[in-house]
Amino acid sequence: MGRNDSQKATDAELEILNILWHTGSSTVRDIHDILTKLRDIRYTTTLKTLQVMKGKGLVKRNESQKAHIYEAAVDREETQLFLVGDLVDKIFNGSAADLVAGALSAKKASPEDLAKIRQLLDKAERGEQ
Amino acid sequence: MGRNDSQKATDAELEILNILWHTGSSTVRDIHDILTKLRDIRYTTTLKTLQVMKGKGLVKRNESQKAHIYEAAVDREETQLFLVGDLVDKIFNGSAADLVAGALSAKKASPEDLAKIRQLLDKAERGEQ
DNA sequence: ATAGATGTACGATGATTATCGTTGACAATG
DNA sequence: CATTGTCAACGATAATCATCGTACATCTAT
Repeated sequence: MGRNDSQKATDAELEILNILWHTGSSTVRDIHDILTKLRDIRYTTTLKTLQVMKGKGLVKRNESQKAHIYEAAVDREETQLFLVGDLVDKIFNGSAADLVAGALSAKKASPEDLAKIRQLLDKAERGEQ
Repeated sequence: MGRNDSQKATDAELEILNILWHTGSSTVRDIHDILTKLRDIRYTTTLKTLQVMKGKGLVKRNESQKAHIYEAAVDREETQLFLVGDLVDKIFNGSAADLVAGALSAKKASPEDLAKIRQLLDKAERGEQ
């Protein structure tokens, strides 16, 4: 238990997970309507991806209606944690600080972001988590 | 110019880039000896990966000796930047702060790490970069 | 009840990845 | 000089991904 299979999520799958984390649950049509605004993609591609995700345990689905309703089956924070840890190991030689440095320059952090980060730091230094 | 093809680096390629960023330059044998300690892999796999990387412009090679010598052709910081930015966009909805939070909890940051991050923050707030 | 819209299921495809084995060049060593 | 080892080149392969089209069911208006 405790194990989260989000590690297996591909880019296309993460994109859909993001949508589901945001909406709570959606039909394929709903998801597809969002995706179709971002790029050119067929309905069956969205459907197929969801079906594959179901097979991997990344989503749950309610089939009581004709149009099935999907929702994320993996936790957002856990997934983020896994991916960040993976990235840190992969190219930051395990240094969280180096990654933060990268984050700050890669994405022009806003003053709000900076304040938020400062709070996190304070917490971390107090040993909380 | 400016453009860095590191975006195309796969996991196996990143692993090798890490080695090259660390050693400066190496023969296939050198790289393979390191990889082989981490997992079971044939020499020709390492060689082939390097050759593919050469094709992508990820590495340069000196062929003046029988055993070719490889070195990274992409900048480490640029690559890190690209990958962090990509991850932030992918699952942190563009919020650098959220990623930092993830980094801090994913990788128990050390006091040194925290101090380093605080410095980065100060710099960022002063608008430097 | 029939045509059109909407849905799921599923196979097929091309691209990419990681991996390995074979081949042939060349060097080193007995 | 013949054998053995080291190396680059390259083709083949299996796995994975993203994508799409076809087939078929079901619902909905005319």
